[in-house]
Amino acid sequence: MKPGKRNDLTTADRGEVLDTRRIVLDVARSEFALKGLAGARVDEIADKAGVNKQAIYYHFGNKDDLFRATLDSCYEDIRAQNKAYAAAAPVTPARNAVRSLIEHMFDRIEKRSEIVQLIMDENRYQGRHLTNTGLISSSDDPLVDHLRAVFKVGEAAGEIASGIDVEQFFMDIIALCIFYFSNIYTVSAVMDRDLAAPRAVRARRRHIVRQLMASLSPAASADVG
Amino acid sequence: MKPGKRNDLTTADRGEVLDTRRIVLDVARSEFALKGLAGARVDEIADKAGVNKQAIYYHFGNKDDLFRATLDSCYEDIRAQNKAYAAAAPVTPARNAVRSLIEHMFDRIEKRSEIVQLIMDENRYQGRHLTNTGLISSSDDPLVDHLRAVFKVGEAAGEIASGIDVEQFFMDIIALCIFYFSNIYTVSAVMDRDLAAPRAVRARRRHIVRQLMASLSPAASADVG
Amino acid sequence: MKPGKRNDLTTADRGEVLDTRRIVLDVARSEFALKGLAGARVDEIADKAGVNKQAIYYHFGNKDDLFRATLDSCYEDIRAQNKAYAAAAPVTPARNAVRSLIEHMFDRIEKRSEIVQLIMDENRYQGRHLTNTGLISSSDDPLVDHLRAVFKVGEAAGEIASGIDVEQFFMDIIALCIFYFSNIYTVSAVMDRDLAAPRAVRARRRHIVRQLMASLSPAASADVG
Amino acid sequence: MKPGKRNDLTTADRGEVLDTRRIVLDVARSEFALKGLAGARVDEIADKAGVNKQAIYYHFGNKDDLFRATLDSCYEDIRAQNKAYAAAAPVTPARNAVRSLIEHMFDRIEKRSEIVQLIMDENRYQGRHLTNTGLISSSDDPLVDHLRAVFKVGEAAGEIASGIDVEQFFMDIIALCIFYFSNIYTVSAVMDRDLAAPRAVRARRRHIVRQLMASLSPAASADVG
DNA sequence: AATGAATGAGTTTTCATTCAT
DNA sequence: TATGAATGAAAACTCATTCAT
Repeated sequence: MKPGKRNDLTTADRGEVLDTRRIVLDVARSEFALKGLAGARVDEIADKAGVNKQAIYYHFGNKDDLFRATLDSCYEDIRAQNKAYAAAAPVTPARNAVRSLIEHMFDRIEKRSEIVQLIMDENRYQGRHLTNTGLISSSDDPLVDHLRAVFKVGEAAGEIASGIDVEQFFMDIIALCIFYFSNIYTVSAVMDRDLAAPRAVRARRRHIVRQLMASLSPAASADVG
Repeated sequence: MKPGKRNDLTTADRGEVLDTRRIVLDVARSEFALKGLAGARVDEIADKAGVNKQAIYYHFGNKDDLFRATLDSCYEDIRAQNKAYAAAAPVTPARNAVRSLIEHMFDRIEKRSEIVQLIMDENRYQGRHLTNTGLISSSDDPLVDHLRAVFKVGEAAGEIASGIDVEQFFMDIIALCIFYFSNIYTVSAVMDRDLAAPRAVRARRRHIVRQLMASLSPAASADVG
Repeated sequence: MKPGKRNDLTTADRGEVLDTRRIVLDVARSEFALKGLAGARVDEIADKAGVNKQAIYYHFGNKDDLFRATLDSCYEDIRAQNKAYAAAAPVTPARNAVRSLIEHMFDRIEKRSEIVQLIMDENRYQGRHLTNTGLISSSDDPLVDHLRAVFKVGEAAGEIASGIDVEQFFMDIIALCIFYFSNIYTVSAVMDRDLAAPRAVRARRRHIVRQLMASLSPAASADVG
Repeated sequence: MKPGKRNDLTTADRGEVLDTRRIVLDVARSEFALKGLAGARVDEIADKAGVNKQAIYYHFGNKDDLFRATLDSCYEDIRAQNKAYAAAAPVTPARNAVRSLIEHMFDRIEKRSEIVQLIMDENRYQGRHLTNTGLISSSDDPLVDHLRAVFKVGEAAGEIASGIDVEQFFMDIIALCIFYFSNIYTVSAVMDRDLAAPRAVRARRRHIVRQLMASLSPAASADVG
């Protein structure tokens, strides 16, 4: 009578069930992103999803598990997008490939900042809601693999400095892109500027690309010594 | 009935009054940092501060205003630290000066991540709790000013590429340093590594310094085209 | 999540639901009448009604809305009683009809002074809790209509002075009856008599009837000039 | 160290003390009138009076005693006004004297409805805050005495029906005048008219005078039989 | 699975009153 | 007396969760 998760239904109304789960997860994602795990309300999620509150408990168990499932679905989305990008993106010319990836990440994060918010909130709980299901180890991550291939080519061609740690560089991309959007209000206030304005966003995008590309330059690398 | 702030007392018991406010703010800072505005409990803050709960309402009005005051005190701290650093740090040699600043910011954020957590949470509320009191516009910010001076010298000496936007570069520093610590749990999980381990932290610190320094190289800048 | 009112249930448990609302309203009526909106306690109402406090919030929203609903139910009762009286009362002979009405109002108010107390308290809040639902405009009021008919007959028969404003006269009845019961303690003190004593009540009733009837006399009216 | 009341000071600052008491009582009167004993706030009274909250406790003991003192001062005012009116008003011609008294009461109550509100609230507490100090027994009441004299004259002159109970008639005046102002919001709502509008007030005043005068007519009295 | 109602433990806030100087 | 600070009890309201149908 109280099933934890449920992706194995075979009954006729499976369609509806999946719909309920899906719509609740969608609403939960935006609510949790907006207000955090502590600030979001089960009542409100139920209302906005147009389902009875009890349905949430039936399908997800409790609030924490709903958060878990929501996080999971975020990671699934991320993985799917990463895979899709890696499958389509050319590896060469190397510098172009890197630049494309940076721009893609920036744009993706700008568009889907909900996911970022949600994941950032999870850090408050020290990763307690992370499941094995949703995670990909970076070794498997299609984007890191892609970048690794690109770097290999680029280093060989002398376009990219050798010795740069791919995972660290990937984190640089993520960090620079995420930070801008997740701290836009406080930084705007401190800087007394509207960082959400389209031209400010474009300027930041341009800068991040240039910054990251410059750091890959073989000449620069020698300079750092 | 409701005292705003109070830095003009001259009576003997000034110590106690300030103590109450101060200790509450200290506790509030760590509680809000740890659990967020929504997750923190006024009761718990009062308990941990060893004061009567009503004392919090007497001194700060309500939970939101307490959060406001706490944010304020964070910004004051930041300002004070920035000012102190800028006053003491040499401008030349330029590359050393930049490197020092980066390392300083990394270390500061590692040590005082509470403040960062608090400010990041405020973005959830769209800057609603920011007061004019606590803020510094970046034009006045001692660190940005310092960096500006360093860049000027560095550009003249041909050590730093010209045309780099100081504020954007400053944001790069902040972004790279903050991201690592504020997302350490989820990134650790995704990467299947313990990013909190001392050697991982050291490695990241080294990388960030190298990354940022490389991006300043005049040679690299030419490379970006 | 928050059910407004609910008079359309068809399920078997309708009884219970209505019971909860009904019993809460009953208790609320006497508590609010006794202590006023400000003085009544939600906790106490819940206790006396034998329901969980949250049930009150579930059904009524908040204390103010509970007061609103209570007021509403009072006005419904009044309307029902007015309608019942008007339906049964003969219009003629006119003076008898008026006398009956006065006595009925006096007796009703003596018996149901709760309602009066409640409505009087609402004046403190400037009618803020009045809803359209509960109200009857006096033009529709069965008692005023009845009185109008009686006056018409009475005037034609020369038993009642012509030119007397029916609504004003109706207010006279209400005022005289209500004042006695709602100010019984202070007036008793000032007069150093016990106005609540049965014989005092009877004397007042007799006086009010005589007073009002006298004022209707055609002869008296001429006297006023 | 905690004096109950205090009207026997002989120190130099007696002036100030009386001022404090006076201003607190004034503010308390309007606050209690507006919000009732339960709804008024000691904090707010202190604030509006511009005195320290503790001063209220020093001078009046507690909230209930403050209410008591406020009630007291209201009754003192009433007595003073009654005495002044009775001293100045002519007894004859009788009907004019009655009419004047009615109009005076109506106008007084319209102007000083605060006092009425306060006293009406006290009925909620069953006269528990009434002190002997503030009260006058009706036998002493200058207005009732005055009215008694007027009736005597009027009866002798055949202008006023004999056998009318003076105290009952006095209550009629009070009831009709007070009811209008103390129930103006709810009655306005029920009647769908604005009873606070100047012309409505004037109409009511005119009606009340006529109503009461008519009831005194010897001819009418015979009619009542 | 869906729904309305219920519930108990919390959570913020209020308020009269007292303390200490 | 005057004042800022403190305090504990209570009050309104919230919220995750469960019940019963």
